Amino acid sequence: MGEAANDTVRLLWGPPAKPTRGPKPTLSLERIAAAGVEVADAEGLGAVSMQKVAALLDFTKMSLYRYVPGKTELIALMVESAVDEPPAPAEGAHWRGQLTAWAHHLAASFTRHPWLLDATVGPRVPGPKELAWLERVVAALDGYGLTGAERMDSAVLLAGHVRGIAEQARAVGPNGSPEAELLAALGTVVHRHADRYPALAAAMAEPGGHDQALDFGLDRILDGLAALIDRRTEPRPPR
Amino acid sequence: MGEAANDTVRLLWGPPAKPTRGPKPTLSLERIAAAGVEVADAEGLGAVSMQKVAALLDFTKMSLYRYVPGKTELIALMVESAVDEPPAPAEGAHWRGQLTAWAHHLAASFTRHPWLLDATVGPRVPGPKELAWLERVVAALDGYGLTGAERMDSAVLLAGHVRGIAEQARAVGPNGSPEAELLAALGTVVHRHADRYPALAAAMAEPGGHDQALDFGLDRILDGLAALIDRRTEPRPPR
DNA sequence: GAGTAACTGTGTCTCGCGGACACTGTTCAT
DNA sequence: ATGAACAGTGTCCGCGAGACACAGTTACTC
Repeated sequence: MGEAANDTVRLLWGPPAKPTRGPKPTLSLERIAAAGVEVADAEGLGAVSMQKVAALLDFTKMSLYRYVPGKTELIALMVESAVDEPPAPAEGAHWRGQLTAWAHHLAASFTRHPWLLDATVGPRVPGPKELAWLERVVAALDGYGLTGAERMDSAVLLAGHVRGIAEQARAVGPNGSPEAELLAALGTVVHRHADRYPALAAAMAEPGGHDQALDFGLDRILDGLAALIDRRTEPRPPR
Repeated sequence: MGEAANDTVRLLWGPPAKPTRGPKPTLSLERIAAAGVEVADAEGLGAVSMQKVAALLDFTKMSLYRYVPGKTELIALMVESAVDEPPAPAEGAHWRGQLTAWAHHLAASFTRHPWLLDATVGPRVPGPKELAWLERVVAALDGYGLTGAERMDSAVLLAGHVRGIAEQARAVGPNGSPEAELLAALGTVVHRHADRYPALAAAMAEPGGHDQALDFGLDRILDGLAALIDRRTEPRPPR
């Protein structure tokens, strides 16, 4: 594992490793990552295998190992390739507007590539673009009296929320999808056990869709952050 | 998949399916799930295979299929077995205190069984205990003027936050663990590219540990919810 | 210009995985 | 007593990641 971490870091961050002798490589990390993304977009992350990715490029499975140490690193490259560039800082914009745009863009990324949710669980090394998303939150919160730890924690808070919403959106899925059936099963279960889950049954029985889940949580979080910032920037003397 | 959903629902919720003829089953869903949890606790979710679980019970792999339709269902049972009962409603306690306790208990669950993070990604059918966690949040927020959708969204918000923190905690890991090495690699990377991630580098350079990440985010969320509840329970006439 | 070291892509092999299926042995209802 | 329903086993298949040895290709060095 210790070596694997270094391998991943070198692949995502390192110098492109310029060799001179031998035949020119026909493939490239970019093409391989793109092929992996194509498979994952079409059939999900579970369908991504060395064989399938190689076949899509008209190559043998083993040739991929000339470029990528293993599947873990391939997926890391796929993530880095699929994730968008974070939205531009928007000079002069208020922190709240910046973070709102940030969250919406991130949510759109997850919608475009639902498998990102599967690929970004567990400890791993982030790529440059992924880290840039974190940077944007911390930068947007600079200068309001928050400590470094608090700014980082805010980023985790926001990212966790967007992630949760994306997961929920995936569970609902488009109408007629296999995911929609799971949701229907859940509704049936709750309704049948309404005595054990009275609050849940009541909440689900109310009309009105919850398509606003992203903005709802976002507004709560930002309200909470605003309250903290107010306290920090207008330090009333402790009574 | 449509049938698979029904299978899972029957296993998690359904009647225990009482047959009468034939030999008594030696195993039980509970024992199988417990064995799976044991493997996952020790070696992670990736190490859970039919073979390993069966071997731990001194049985053949195929005998498990007499009890469980497939690995998906096994993992669903493991989740339901590993997750704690949500904390008791605490009669008369304020919603804020209830939700705080809720979040802390949930975080403790993730700490005890880190593989729960891996097992609870993607669309799936929740078990009774898992659903009870959701019920507690919605119930705690009953009667403050929030709509059903808002109460549900609040639950997703809270769960997402706890999840994010648990994931972060796992990425840090205990000292000397393989995960800690990943974190060290991240620190090195940020420091080396401080020009591209100035805010991040500055935030990480500040002293003070961020062990308070769970409570920090929790306080922000609850502050935000409190503000909304205030607005709803003291409805100032619209100007 | 010849030799050789470095490199690319391939074919073959192993091991572990999930799961299908046929089979033996056991138990209970009739 | 008999036969249906059920429990556990053994064997088989396809697919997955990856190790390894190999042949073909290229560029540096003498």
